[in-house]
Amino acid sequence: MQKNTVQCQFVTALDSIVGKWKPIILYHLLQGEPLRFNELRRLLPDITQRMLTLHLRELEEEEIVKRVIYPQIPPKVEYSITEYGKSLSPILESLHQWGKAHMERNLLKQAKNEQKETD
Amino acid sequence: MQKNTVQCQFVTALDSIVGKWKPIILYHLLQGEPLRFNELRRLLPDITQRMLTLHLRELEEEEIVKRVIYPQIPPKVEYSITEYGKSLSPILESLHQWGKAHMERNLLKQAKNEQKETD
DNA sequence: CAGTATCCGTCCTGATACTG
DNA sequence: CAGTATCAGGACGGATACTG
Repeated sequence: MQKNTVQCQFVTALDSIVGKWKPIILYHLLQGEPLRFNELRRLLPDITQRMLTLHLRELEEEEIVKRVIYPQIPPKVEYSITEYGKSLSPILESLHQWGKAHMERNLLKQAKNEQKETD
Repeated sequence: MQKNTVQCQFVTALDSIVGKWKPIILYHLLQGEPLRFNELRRLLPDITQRMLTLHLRELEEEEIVKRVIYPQIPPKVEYSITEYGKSLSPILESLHQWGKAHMERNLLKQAKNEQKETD
């Protein structure tokens, strides 16, 4: 196998997952319930409307999330994870677990350093 | 658990993995053999010296990669994965697998589209 | 409610040149 | 061999204002 191919596989996968907000968007959608635009916004308090829109469009493009528009006034749009998107679940789960452990590790290290300083 | 905490866990994990080249660097180092700077460069034909250095430094900072300097002329530096870094292996492996499948999927879709155009 | 449009800053990356 | 220094370009994210 070529190195470039290997690289592409990673890049391809990462492109689908990264972006400052994608993992958390996916995390919430992977809970199972479809979510409306503003529900997602509430779940991600710091995201801007623009970023939420952009990331959702990208995820939709890749068929990882499904966008359903209910033609009514006021408008209602629901986002949900696709079957295909669910295949990302193990990765997100690994990331989540690893990130958790990594954070705790870092906190411990920090604590040690601060202790040293007071010694 | 707070949403921010969840987000941080993802961000923390992603920070360690992303960067255009980190996954492939880690992929090669996870093969087990320590690699010298220029060996890595050969394995990643398109990376610039600068980027390789920067990413290696970040990985070293996070104790994912170990850097060993042999004080000799000409200089020799070897990079290897740490025990801690090995804990990233499942994530990288999932990413790799998923990316592979995702690429094949995309290629299939493209093929279909091109067929449509010639119809 | 669920978006667009516009503008702007910064961070990341790359190219190139130089060095112990 | 294994880097560092410097500069430049572009993608990315964010703030704000507007809309069907």
